[in-house]
Amino acid sequence: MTTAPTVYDVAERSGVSIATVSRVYRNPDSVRAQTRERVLAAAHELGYVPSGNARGLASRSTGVLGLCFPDYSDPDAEAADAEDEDAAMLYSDQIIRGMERAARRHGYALLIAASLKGGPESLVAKVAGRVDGFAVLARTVPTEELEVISRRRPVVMLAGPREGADHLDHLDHIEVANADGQRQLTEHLISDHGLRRLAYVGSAEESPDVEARFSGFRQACRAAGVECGEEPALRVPMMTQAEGARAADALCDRGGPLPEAISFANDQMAVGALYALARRGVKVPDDIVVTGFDGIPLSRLVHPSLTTVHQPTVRMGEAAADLLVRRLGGTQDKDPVSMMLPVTVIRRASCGCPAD
Amino acid sequence: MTTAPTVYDVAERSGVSIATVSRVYRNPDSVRAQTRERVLAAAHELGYVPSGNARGLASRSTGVLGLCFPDYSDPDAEAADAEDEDAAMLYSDQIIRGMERAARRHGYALLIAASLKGGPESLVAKVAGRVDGFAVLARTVPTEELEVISRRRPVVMLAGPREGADHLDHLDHIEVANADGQRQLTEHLISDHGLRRLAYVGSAEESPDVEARFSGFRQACRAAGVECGEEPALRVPMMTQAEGARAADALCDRGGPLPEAISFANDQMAVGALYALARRGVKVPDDIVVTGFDGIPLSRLVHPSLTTVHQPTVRMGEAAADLLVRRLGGTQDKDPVSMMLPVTVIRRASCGCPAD
DNA sequence: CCCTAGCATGAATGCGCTTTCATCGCAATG
DNA sequence: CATTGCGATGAAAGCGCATTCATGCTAGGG
Repeated sequence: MTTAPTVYDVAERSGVSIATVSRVYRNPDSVRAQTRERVLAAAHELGYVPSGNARGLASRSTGVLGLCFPDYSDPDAEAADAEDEDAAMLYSDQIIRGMERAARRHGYALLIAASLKGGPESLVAKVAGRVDGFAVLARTVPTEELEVISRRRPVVMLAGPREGADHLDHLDHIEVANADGQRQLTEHLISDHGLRRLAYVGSAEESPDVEARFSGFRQACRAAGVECGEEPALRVPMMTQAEGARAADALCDRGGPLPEAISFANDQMAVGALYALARRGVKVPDDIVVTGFDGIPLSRLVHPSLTTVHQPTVRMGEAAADLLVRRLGGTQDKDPVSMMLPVTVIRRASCGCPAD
Repeated sequence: MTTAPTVYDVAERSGVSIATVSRVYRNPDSVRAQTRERVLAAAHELGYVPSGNARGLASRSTGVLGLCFPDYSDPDAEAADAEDEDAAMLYSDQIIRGMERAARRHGYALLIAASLKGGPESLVAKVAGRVDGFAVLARTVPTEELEVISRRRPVVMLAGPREGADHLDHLDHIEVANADGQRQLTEHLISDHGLRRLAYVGSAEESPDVEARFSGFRQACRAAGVECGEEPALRVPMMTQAEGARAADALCDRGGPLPEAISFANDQMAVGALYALARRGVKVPDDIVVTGFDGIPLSRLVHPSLTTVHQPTVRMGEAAADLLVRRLGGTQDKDPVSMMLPVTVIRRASCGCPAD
């Protein structure tokens, strides 16, 4: 590869100054057509590609947005849960897709990077230094670190609530209406299907999403005067199909009357439960109603099709890019924005609604 | 955002030279612990983030790999086929995932960019200038342009054959064994299921993949003495579910004996066909066999489950990153590499094999 | 025919960092 | 006690480009 040609080489070869070469790329109209041709020809012969770094340095902007997300690959789960991992990645894939699309519309490229588990080397530093602004999935990077960075360039947090009781963080946030969605879904079960013995299955590991959803569940219950504990009926260690199946079995074997409905904190678990219930001859939705959350493609394909709440994942990515671009455009140093993206309850067969 | 702090600011605040500040980040051990602490403290107070641009400029390397792909989003299909696009979990998403993962393992981040339809502005120039090397999906960028760039930095082409009859391009290539896979699948239909009236559905728009697959189809037919034209039985404008359904209908309505099997150039279309056939009461695989190509997740979930050829999409991305990294490491200026990734025939219910 | 706009181009500076190379102490050595 | 040698730091020179400012030139206007 010897050494790459630079503006100087192109300038020399075409008999102009480097300023003119630069202008040919940045502002073609300001150069006489004939000169321009000469320069472009020389550039082509040399295989000249403008250095993005130099460009960025000189103009202090990169035309790139960033996206950081957690390292989902669990070395333990390697073989075991490849499928689950798949689902987890789906989430980030969709955000990537949405963000890429929106970024592109605004003329930006997208730099993506997942945190490297065990790599103490700051992922963020790497990305942050190369982009005009970036988005981070919640719990990828310590909020404090983000705050430091956000003092100098826009940072938006995805799917994470604003943090800190005393000291709210100053980041922009984009969330989905977890509580609201679960509340609506639960209201539907209560008022439209007349159910009153509802069980919620959440996760043991801390997750703001799950907590928000559960709180929506409780709101609906309380509003309708339906009994409902302070805590989910069950908390599972991981939100996988396998755990969902186990949870369904556990609830059935628990003794006492079966719940009329089980609401899971995500679709994965609900699907697992569907399988488990089918295995033991419990009919859904006749004997028991099952609901999920997320609206993954699989939810539509299982039998019975799963009633769930659809998350606008792709739109989250888009919203992130749009927000960043807006921040970059307006010099105004406005207050942090907190966007709550609406979700959609999808009524399908597993709650007793006619399949779509 | 005022103006971002630089090494100079940090140096001044911590009472050292900028060289030392730089060393603290690049080579911490070469700085006395006490000094290092001072510098880091100052950096933190200032919210200092090293500029990737300046870094890249000075060290002439970015630590970033690039990936360019075509603009898939069909403005027309916007509403109509949103689901198609979604369920498909697009090809490029998987490549992105694979490439990101491999890049990360090697310590690189990934810059992704789709070509902007109508944007004459060279996508490649934008990406190429910011990365150490990059991969391009076939037919995203004119090969000639790539060749110019590849003179100065590694470029690998994904899913595209080496081009040029007289003048083979000098790029590295990573392909999948399209012909081979379709041939195997077709042989299976012929010898194991005894089918002899086979129809192939390809695409009207030019695609080396589709052509390669069709040629594999023909090879198998000819080898078995099965009749098979020079051209696919049908070519559709776009390889979507909707078009697949339409194709199935067309073949059924065509008059004459129904084919015994329809092989589609991708899963999307095959799935669409499955729906269309079910609607009109044609039983798969009893009345007619259907096969796809790609092995998208959906193929396993439809009913009947779809016999198809699985493409190692994720691995393509990984291979691309690995290859680029190897190129960047070795100073050797070896000949272009051409990798052919193996595919796997997945026999499922839609060809009459027992469902898995 | 001279003067002035206005346009195309060149000279020069700086963007923020990495990287020799030189320097300065200071401990180990003769 | 003078010398070496080495580890820690500073000084300075770019890296490749964008950009302002200055300059030369040509075409009108007086």
